[in-house]
Amino acid sequence: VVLLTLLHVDLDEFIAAVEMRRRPELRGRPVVVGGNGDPSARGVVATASYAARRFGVGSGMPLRLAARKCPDAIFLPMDRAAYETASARVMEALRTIAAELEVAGWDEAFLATNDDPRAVARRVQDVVRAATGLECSVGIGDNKLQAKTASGFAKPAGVFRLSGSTWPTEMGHRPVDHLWGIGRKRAGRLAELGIATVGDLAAADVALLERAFGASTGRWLQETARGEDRSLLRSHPRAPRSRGREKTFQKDLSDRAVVEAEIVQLARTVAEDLIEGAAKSARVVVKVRWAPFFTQSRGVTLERATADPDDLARAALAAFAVQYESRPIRLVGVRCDVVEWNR
DNA sequence: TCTGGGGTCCTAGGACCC
DNA sequence: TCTGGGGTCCTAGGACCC
Repeated sequence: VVLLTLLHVDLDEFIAAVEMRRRPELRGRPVVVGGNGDPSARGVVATASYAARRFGVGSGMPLRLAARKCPDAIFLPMDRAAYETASARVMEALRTIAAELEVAGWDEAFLATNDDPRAVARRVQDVVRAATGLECSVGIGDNKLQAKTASGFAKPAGVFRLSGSTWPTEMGHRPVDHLWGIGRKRAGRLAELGIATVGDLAAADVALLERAFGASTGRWLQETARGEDRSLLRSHPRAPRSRGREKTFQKDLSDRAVVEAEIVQLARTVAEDLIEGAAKSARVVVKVRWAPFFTQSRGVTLERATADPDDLARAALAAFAVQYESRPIRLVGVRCDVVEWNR
């Protein structure tokens, strides 16, 4: 029996690091990347450099708020192409160490090893640094959950190991929202049940959790709190389940025709994405976010799967029409379920 | 809240069927 | 009309992640 150990590789301040790599004069300075780079526009922080984080700036924060917390920060627009290129180089470097690699985002990957995991982790850091000039942190665990959690403790540029035996001491006293998959809402509901820490959740009555969260999620919450995770490394990229585009307007729109023109544009772009992947869709869902911030969605099901831009645009307009009201609109989105995916 | 854009998975409730 | 019970499918929305 070969017992594999899992490693989770997480690039440090990835997007900000890519920007600082091409503009070395920004090193050590507060750098905030997000939106179109205008801190007075609608948008949120994608990544803040460590220097910016010391001012309380973090991912997901509105750019306007980030600018207030750190007026001297350098604000930069998102440059997806640059991050995709850098990410591809990182993954390529990781594949020289482990053929079986699960890419979990631009800046994350899981790999398995039966060698000494700490030695492999150091090698990962050396290889990534040599290939890209970027730093990463590596978490080691008996499963993906433990490895992923451990990489958070490894930052910056470190290595940290969790196991079934150290999990309770390392995690038991922490608030439940430190667990992967528990955000503000679930933490709030758990608090109502008197469950505040990971240890509380690990020891909770599972029937109570199942009643409050549903059978599947309830059980999963408890397993997660106990550091248990049977999910496998997924080294083959999965075909996308859906493709979509959405757009937040810099100013709320009240003119129906203008909104419809935006929807047609989004639907046509989604159609291009589908065609590029040799995919088709038979369901088109239009999301509308009404001012100030109420989100709604309605879909239409097509008789046949298609990637035809005109058909998808027409379907999107129909899905918009059934929910249209004469009120200001902040965002519209078009998403297509993928029913076929060739190649 | 000043709250992006790309996704995934899960749940609740209604429709429908036997 | 005083209106069963269980299964499945579909849709909308919730919650979360990077």
